[in-house]
Amino acid sequence: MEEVSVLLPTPAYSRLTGPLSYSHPSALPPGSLVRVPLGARDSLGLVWPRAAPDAASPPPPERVLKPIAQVLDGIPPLSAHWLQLVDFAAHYYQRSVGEFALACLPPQLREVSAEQLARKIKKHNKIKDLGIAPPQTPPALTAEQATALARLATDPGPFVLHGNTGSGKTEVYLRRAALVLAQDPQAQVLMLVPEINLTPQLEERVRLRFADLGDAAIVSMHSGMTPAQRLNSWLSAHTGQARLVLGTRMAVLASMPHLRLIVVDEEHDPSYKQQEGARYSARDLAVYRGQLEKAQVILGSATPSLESWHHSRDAVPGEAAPRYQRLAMPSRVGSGALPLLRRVDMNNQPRKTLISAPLLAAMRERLARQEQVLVLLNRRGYAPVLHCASCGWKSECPHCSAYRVFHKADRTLRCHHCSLTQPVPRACPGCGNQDIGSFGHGTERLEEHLAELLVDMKRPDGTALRIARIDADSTRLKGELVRQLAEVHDGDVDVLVGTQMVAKGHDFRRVTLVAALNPDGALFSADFRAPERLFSLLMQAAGRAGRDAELSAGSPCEMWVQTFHPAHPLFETLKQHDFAAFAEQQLRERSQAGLPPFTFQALVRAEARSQEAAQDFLNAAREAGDTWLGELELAVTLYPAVPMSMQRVANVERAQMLIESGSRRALQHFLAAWQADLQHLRASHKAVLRWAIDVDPLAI
DNA sequence: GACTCACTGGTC
DNA sequence: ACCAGTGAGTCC
Repeated sequence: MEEVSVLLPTPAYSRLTGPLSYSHPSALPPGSLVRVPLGARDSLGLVWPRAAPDAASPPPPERVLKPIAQVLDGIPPLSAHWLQLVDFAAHYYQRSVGEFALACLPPQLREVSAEQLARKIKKHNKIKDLGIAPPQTPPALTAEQATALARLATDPGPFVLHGNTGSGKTEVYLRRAALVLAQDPQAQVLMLVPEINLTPQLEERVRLRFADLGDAAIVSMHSGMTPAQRLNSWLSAHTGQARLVLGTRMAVLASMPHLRLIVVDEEHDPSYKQQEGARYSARDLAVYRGQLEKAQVILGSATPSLESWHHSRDAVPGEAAPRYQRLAMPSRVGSGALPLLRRVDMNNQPRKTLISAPLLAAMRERLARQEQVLVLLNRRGYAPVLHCASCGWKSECPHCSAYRVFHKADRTLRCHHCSLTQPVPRACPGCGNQDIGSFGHGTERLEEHLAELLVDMKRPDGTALRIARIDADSTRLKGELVRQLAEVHDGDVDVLVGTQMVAKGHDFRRVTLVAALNPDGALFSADFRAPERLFSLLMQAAGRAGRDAELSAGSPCEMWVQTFHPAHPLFETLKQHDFAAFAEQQLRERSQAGLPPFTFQALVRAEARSQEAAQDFLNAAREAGDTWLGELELAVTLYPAVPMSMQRVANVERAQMLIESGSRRALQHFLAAWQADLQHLRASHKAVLRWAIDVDPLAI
């Protein structure tokens, strides 16, 4: 009988952090999938390399080992590279390896027995390609695309592909993928997009281009798929049948034994950072994985993250060489010009103006020419708060430190944090006053307001203008987003109102004017990343316009911004479409303030019934941590616990503590040592409901 | 985390 | 007598 180490989905705080030992008649290769008894039930497990005998691990327990119940031998073992990826990610993001590794496998694998799985695999292998179609002929390359591709062919990377919206980044990805796939008949390519919504259009484009590879060679991976679809995609990727894997952040952890190219499109997008459980960054893991598996990595964006931008800066003699190589594609494909930025100084507009007169006039002009207009407002619902003028009552959420939003469509008050939904009260709950007013504007109200402002305008067929709204509410039902986007594409919509969800990725060829109504919040935000996000959002939004060269030939496309700070440097650089200047200015500020990417951060968050209990736990952890720091002599700073900006959600108080260091290595070293303290303290701070570490947090 | 077991308290 | 609910402890 051999002793086998098996990882199980046991979280770090369960006191079963490492692999457990089981017996089996023969040795099993690491990466094998097994089912093993754990307590009263069976669980999926992953065979892990045996720890070296001299390691300072606890001696094997004096007990009879339970046998491995089943070996899922229909599935080839996960590769050593994949195990190393998962091991690295678990340690880096301070989770147990077992929890992280098992979470990377398709959930359905946990439920099926070896026999059920064998049947599934048989069925899966039966999928044969239904005829080979000719691949689509690629369009001619621009000079910039050709230069970028030449660099990709000769240099190792990782690359930051800085390409303006409309510069043809996707074409570069496709060409590079085609070459990589052609050079090696086994090679696999991974392409990541930030949102589920963007996978169908990428998949369509990839299927057309690679039609000769057959249907089964291309699979998607994202959380919107059914468990059965996810298992099938995973098996295709794992067995090498899938040559191209497209997906959201989770796909970076797909098993791909012959991975040769990883593309991270819109690499700056915050969605690449997982926001619960193991808070990994798919972009950062892509870079690590590329290095590990000798796969080329391309990080593409019109507005790269300041981290990636900094890592791809020009080499300075005497300094360490930059980690990434930068490729620039500043021009748009075809004759479409970059949109002009128009600023409306809201200081000169009447108070509480939602749509200023100059913007309205410009919109009407466009609409009169049957061009489309896109209006962005980053607030769902009708009004963000209801309010009673006579007693001062406001629509606070009873469970959260937030106001409930008035949704007029179904006359509800909804909390966007805990989802509490109630009918709008007929009279003020405070004083019975019948006359409740509302503050502020959401997309619903904007839609209504625009309909009033444009009521006199007609379409060529004499019918009223069509105004559509796309936000999380209007697209809740499956397929709604696709349907609504199709309406816009077909020209059935004249004015499109939406939250930032419409600014991402979708091409609106006939949109010639984009307006951001109220972007000022991000200019002076406490979040040091807010300007970066705003610049990126406005740049992307502007990129929605003017893709159609014929339309914009008449008069140039415009991006309108209503602001109380028209002279703000962010808008100045945006006007010039000068991301580099914006980035340099931001990086200078970050460097002076000692912020990322010049320092490294982690957060510990704690949740408890009372704010005091949450903070007590964190401050006790801080004290314990400070002793460690003395012993380890690490340059790491622990800041006092503070309430989170959303302090209370669903009646749970939340607090957080910032940890900072100039050295990633020191931060990692400290966090690993500190974990045990946090686990111990948890036992004596019973009021704490949950705690978690977030490494490289995006929002502080 | 998922599970069991022991213990509580409320109810018919 | 019989359960739901809950907290503590275990899982190779």
